[in-house]
Amino acid sequence: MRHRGPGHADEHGGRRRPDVDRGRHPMTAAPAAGTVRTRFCPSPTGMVHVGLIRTALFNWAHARHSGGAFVFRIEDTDAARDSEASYRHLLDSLRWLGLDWDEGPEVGGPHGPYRQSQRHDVYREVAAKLLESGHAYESFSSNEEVDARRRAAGQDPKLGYDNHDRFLTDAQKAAFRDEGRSPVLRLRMPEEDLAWTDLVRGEVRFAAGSVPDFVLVRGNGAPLYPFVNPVDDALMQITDVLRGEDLLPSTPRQLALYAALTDIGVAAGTPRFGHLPYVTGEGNKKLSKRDPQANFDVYPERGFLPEGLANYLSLLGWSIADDRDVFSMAELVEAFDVTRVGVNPARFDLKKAEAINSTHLRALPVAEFTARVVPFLAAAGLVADPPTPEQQAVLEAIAPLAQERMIVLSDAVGLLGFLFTDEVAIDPAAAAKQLGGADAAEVLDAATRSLTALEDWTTPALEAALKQALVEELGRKPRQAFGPVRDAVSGRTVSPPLYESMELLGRERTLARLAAARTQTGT
RNA sequence: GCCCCCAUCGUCUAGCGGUCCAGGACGCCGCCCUUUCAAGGCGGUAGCACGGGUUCGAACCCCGUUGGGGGCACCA
Repeated sequence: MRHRGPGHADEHGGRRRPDVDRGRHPMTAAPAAGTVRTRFCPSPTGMVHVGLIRTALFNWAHARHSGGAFVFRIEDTDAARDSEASYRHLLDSLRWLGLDWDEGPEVGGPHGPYRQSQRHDVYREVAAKLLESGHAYESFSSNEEVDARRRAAGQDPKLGYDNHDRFLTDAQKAAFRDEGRSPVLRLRMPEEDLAWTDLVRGEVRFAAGSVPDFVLVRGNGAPLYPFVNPVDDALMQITDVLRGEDLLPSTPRQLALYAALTDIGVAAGTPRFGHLPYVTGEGNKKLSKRDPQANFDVYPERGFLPEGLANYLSLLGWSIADDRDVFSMAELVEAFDVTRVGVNPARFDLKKAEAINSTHLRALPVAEFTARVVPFLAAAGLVADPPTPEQQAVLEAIAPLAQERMIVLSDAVGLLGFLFTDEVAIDPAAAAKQLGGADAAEVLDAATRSLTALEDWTTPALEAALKQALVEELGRKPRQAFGPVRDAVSGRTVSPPLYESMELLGRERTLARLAAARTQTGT
């Protein structure tokens, strides 16, 4: 079947670039620049899911790549579950990731309001037109009655509504009303196959008759998601709908609704659809709400970089090149092509997300890195925000050395904390590993003697003195020599380079820590 | 039960009928660098689910099997 509309591929010759045919589904290649309109339309309920943000990211990238518009709409039709906090949180999350919208909450636009809770008049009006034109009809059957009819016909009640009320007479309707029943509004589904060329999957087809007439408006007058979502998309002139694979089975209904909306002049045509693969967790199950990795909040909180997380998220179902997977937001926009999004589910791999993030972290200019780390150190009570001049000096000195051994910004708390507080608790595992035996006591004693006598408290001098005392005189291997000292000074087995750290820390504090660690050794 | 989607290293992927005894990345393992941990460099490990076609030729096209996932509300 044909779908006409602002976005139909046939109108655009099926090629984005005349010289290169790169798309997986060239028949659905994007139209000319400036005409694409995508949208992101979450419900403000509960936590923000990483899969949801990935959907937002792809819609955004597609719009930006095409020079089109990205529309943000809030689907808050479920008053019982929606919350203002969740709404705010959604906006914050998108902004944190670096996604901006051309139309939507706090931005406005010509097709507002952009919150469905403020659009009830629109839905009422469209529903009335649908009823009047005969595309929709009033249905009085209760679920129990539908089930009973299915069973009586020897059918599985799972088949759902049986289109029983399609041709009720006015008298019949009046009789139901006299019983006190209020009808739901159902869309009359067409008697033909419903198919479309999916932007990511190619042609998808549902056989005629496999989808029953569905409910548009509840008996109490409340419009439902399968109705309001396409109505708003039509009114907001959305051309490209990128959404989760879970919504794929509902597409035939939307196609039928679009045909009706187009017929009554509400829609200008049917948008293109692209169904994005799931983001899965352990065991290939859709990443569930209970999975800690599914909660988007944990990434900003742990100190992922927005550009690092966005980079990783866009790798879930898409790739920029066969030999590269680290790129900037600008490069994502430049290269993103929906038709090259993969079809199979992608497992969220925290290790890889961290690896990608750490690459971005190391690529940061030092001043930028320092600025981004401060809020994490401040939240841990290690520095003031803004830092005092002394703190700032230490930070700037240590930043280049810390930067290359961190994965997320919050790592700075553990890695650099020892420079900003004297309440350094030695990590128990580190203590067990490095301070366990008599060897450690000897090493610490030798280090203490050597450093107490040291006149020039600088990195080169510290290095020379410690090597002399521990490696030369004590005959320790470097690993055994410096392990306990590092642990004493920083409280950890991994720290910024030792001599530089000691220089920054100063003689007194360094010696105090060696002494404190000495009491924890075996002898 | 019905409908739909999917199937390349452990994981994310490249692959669009010959250039693939399948390339990259993460992970893992080893070596090098560093008389310090980490980082970095170098190398290694491991995969086209199975069976039939089509074709001179198939990871790639078709059919089937198996396996995985999702959807079937007066929720969104």
